[in-house]
Amino acid sequence: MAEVRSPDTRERILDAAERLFMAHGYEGTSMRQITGEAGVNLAAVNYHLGSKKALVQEVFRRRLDWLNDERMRVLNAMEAEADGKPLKPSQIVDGFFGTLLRMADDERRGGITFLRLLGRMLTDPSEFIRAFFAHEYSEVIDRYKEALFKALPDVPKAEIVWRFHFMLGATSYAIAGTDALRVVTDWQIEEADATDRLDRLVPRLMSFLLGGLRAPLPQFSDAEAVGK
Amino acid sequence: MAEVRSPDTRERILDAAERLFMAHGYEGTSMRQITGEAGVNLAAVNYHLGSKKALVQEVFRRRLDWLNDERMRVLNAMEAEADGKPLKPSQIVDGFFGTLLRMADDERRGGITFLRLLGRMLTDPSEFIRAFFAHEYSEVIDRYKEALFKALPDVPKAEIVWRFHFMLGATSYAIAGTDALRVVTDWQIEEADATDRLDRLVPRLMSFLLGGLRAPLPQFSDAEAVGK
DNA sequence: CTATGATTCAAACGAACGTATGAATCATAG
DNA sequence: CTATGATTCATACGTTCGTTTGAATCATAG
Repeated sequence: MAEVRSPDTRERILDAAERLFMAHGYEGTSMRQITGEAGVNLAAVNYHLGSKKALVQEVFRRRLDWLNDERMRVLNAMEAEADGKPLKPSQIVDGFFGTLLRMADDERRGGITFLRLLGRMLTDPSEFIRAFFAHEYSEVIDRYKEALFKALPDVPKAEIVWRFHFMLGATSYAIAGTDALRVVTDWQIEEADATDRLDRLVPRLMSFLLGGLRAPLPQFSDAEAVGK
Repeated sequence: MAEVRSPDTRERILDAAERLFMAHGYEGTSMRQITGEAGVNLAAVNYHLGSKKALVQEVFRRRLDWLNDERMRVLNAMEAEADGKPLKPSQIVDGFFGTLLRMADDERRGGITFLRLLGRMLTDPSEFIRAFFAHEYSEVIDRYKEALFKALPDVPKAEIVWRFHFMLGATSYAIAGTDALRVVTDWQIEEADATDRLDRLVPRLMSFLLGGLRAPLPQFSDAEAVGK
């Protein structure tokens, strides 16, 4: 007795919203654009999702639920295998960022479109969006931070937390794929198509992240030091 | 004969816009919020700046002009000093990112507010904003890329370009200062106030960037390789 | 003081926004 | 076939948006 919940319309709305939020941001995308692109009636969003806020949250939830579960699964598997011994930093970084980046090839999980959306929205100014991410991510982040603490016992925890932050920034910006600064331009980069460039992005980014994570500790110029 | 161009109102508008764009983004900030915070009439923005688009561009231009000039000046000075020899990567990174980060302490240049605004807007979805950055930055970026090519002759140029991209992302995210993922939370980070945290952020970020820039080259698993 | 151009102001413009309504249409159970 | 609830639809509501207008006010030059 009516438990079906019309799969088609709701899904078409979420797909269109995913594309448009990626291209124009939350505030920059109107309900009329979304329903227009989805080929459904304007009122369908409020009927199926409730509101624009609920819509954008659902756009993320249907992808992030899987991502966070997968990250947890991978970390648990690695830790079970290690049997109490610390993991290698490269394993941890791959478990967190590699799992994310491999979503690019998985069209069922949103593919590159969702990755770019996520990269851009992580710095979105809307208060409730940032609050949503903080809630949705906190458990996984804490687990991975703990793993890094164990893997790098000689590095101060504060330092690891900051480097995690930096890694997130580099990754977020890379997957946002904004050519804002045309950093990656007509320089004779040999790669041809975007797919190929993406294949090579992952090992490139991983090398960079690990290099940053394992960099020598910074020297602070304060406290009992000379100047200032 | 009228060359004064009322310094006060125009500047008050730009200051208020800088704060509000930082807090709520371009699309999320209305002209009425801006003129309200600035304490000027609604029509003043269109009178002094022309339009909302022209306003946001001027908000950036009055800061970025100085930043880019300063980056050029620093690079030229270092290269003159080096007298034809390649610069050290740490010098180049400091010239580009250090010069940016030191703006945080310079209230005349917008201080931390402008830095956070810049960090967030670099991934802003609005097309014309990204185009504006691409135009405003390209010359400086090219000069610094060339310096890195010379400083790291054994690293493929494509690799350096990507790592520049990654460094930009880490920096942009760090200065955006979004606690989106609460990565930097109540973990007993010893620092007290935000100013102190910012002082220590610079050497921390620099270490991370240099570690990433100098990381071992990635291994690609394609071409004449085994799988896939 | 008067004249002139720069600036400020209150008010309004049309357009677009997110959301709500109630009738029409559809699918299915009995 | 009929009845019932789910879904779609055209339309409209009340706000807010960026921008424009023309008169009022200000500062300064002659």
